[in-house]
Amino acid sequence: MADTPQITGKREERYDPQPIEQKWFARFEADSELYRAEPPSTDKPKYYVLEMLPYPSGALHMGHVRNYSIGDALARYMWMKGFNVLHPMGWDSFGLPAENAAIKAGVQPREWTLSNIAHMKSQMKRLGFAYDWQREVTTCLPDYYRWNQWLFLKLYKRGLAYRRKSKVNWCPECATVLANEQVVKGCCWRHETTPVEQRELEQWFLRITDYAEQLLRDLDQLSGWPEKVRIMQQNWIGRSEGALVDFQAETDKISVFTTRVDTIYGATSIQLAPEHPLVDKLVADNADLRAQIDQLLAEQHKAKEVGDVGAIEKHGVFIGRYAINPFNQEKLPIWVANYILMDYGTGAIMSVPAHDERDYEFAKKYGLEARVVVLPRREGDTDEEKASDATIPYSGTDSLLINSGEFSGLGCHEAMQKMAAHAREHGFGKPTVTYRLKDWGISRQRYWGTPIPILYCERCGIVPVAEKGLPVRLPENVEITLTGGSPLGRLPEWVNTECPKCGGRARRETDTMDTFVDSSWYFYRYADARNDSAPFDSNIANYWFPIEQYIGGVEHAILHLIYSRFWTKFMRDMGLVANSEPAQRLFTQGMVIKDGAKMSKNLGNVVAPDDMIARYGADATRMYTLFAAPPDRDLDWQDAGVEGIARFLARVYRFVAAPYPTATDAQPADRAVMRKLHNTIRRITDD
RNA sequence: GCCCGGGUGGCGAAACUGGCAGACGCACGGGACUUAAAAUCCCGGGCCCCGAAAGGGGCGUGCCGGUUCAAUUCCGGCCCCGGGCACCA
Repeated sequence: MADTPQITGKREERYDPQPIEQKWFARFEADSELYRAEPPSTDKPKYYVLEMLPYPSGALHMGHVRNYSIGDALARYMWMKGFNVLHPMGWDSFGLPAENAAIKAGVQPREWTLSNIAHMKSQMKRLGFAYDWQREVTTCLPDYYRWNQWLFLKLYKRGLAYRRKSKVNWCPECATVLANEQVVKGCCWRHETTPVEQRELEQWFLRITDYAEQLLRDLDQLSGWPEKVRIMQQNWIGRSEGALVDFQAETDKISVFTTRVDTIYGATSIQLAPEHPLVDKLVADNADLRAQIDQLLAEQHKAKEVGDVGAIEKHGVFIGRYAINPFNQEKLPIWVANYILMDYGTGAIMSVPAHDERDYEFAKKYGLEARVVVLPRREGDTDEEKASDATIPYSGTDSLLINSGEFSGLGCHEAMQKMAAHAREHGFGKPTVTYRLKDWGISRQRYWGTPIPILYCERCGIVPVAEKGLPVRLPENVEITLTGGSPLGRLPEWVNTECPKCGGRARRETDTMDTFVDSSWYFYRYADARNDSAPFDSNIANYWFPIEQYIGGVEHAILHLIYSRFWTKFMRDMGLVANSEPAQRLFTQGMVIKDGAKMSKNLGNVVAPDDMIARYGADATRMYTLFAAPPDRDLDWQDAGVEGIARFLARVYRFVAAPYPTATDAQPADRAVMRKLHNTIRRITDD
């Protein structure tokens, strides 16, 4: 370190972050232009850096500080590199906690939310984050949610929004619907001894499954996303290739989905989900069977509520009916079983005990035959040898078929293709693809959300609100209670309206939208946030998109990041944007951990940013969150670490700021300082 | 059960393409300055053994094995921690 300059500061200056930070805070406040993104006409290359917007829960936590410090460092760096940087911030401000606060503290959700926003915004400013506040987006305000409604109408028009009956969690005590997160061990989170019921309600859905294939395929383009996230999405979409095969049950057809049509000669029964639509008909004349099936259904629901579907003990009943295997005309008994899911495939399976572990377990219990039709392919074995030590259940596919009529002797993969084709030729099936991804149910029987802009007319049925009727405003000063269903439903003056088509009596939809709708496209609004004639101008959006760098927690890897990818593709298809993916690069930062656990109020291991700022200053707090661990890994919080960073900053201050109070003072500085400076710039740039 | 991460000093960690393991920082210890303390500056350090010292030797990146002149890095098998999905037919 021969060239390390001596510290030449003569003044006994102590580094006191408070006045320094106050000075800059005042400067930012006084100059609203400071961090404004320039309009698309600029010559500079553009750079859109985005951090996931927070829910205004009341105060920032260290996870926020970490997330926004990463984004802020990047944004400032790109500014200094001469880019036209867009670095906005907003509030994901609809949602349940506001209603809970209303019930608990008697505050209106709107007031509660807006005052939280004000506080958190002031915290962000105190932390010195460089946001373009001119573009602030607050999702709970009509100037934003009207475009939720507008986009919903577009979805509806394109057939991507539809209504159907669906199961919801219903607490009979609260007389309201619960979100999945509010169901604790099968009971209401408020009424811990009241079992949650499954009720069928008419719900709005978005046809995200229409985009399943694209959402899956385009993951390949997202090379700037963590592989972990891409894999999680891939699993979530859950593409399975297989075949549909129809089994004739007297006058009814039972359609079965299988990924192993090559094992169909080994099928020894048909299994239906308890909720399968044919079940009612097939057991209509048998009250005893009906009761047993209801029992199976109850077991299934219970398991689902407890969240331990995998551990349920397999039960089933033979319903005294048979279906014909179209490949060999064999008569197979029809069972109803508690492990068959209605919401995957067709809700019906062919049971092949010799080649499926679950089927084997079930068959063993009820004495059903396990017939071997696939043999492992092994070098040098004779068929007899293979057959003799075939261990069942065997589910490998590097194998040969036996006892399978004309398909015997084929390899599994070849057999799958030939047999699916055979089924299609003879009209009793076809090759098919199934996804685990389901359509997105967006109805919430809640007050604090975007009203769904739909009317129900006594004569015309479902009538969308006309665009000029937007926004459908959320009424204010509504009494929020637990009982009596959706608060909106109790406002006759709001609910009752006129049908725009026929002028007759109509009722408003009283459900509101899932808040994930709000966050599916908010980042487009930033591009043109004050537009009051469209959600945004397409030309402006096309300049700013795709986002160069998106930063947020990995907990959003699936829901938010799939919904927003879907939403982008929908907007592309309606000509609103040109890009197919919202964000080129995604960075998922690690959690902030303290004493081995995620910081949470319950555990009492929360470190409040305000305390850290008061003690060490915003710079030390921010720098610590950046420095204490690699940004994509969990950060183990240690107060001593912040102290160390504060000392480091004090050293920098003495070294630079005290000897050279202004930039021009640095000019005559000895060569060693400049040398070191440029070395450092080079190294940091390379890193 | 399946799929991802991760496991290196007291701690957070680094090591980019197989080439001096532990950069940088925290904490700690010793020293300087000081009436004193704080602050600051300098020095030290993986573990074990030999040596008064200078110095020398051995071991060491979760565990077991392999490839290689050389392995934190590559290969095979296993253990532990974190996360995601889960009767998905």
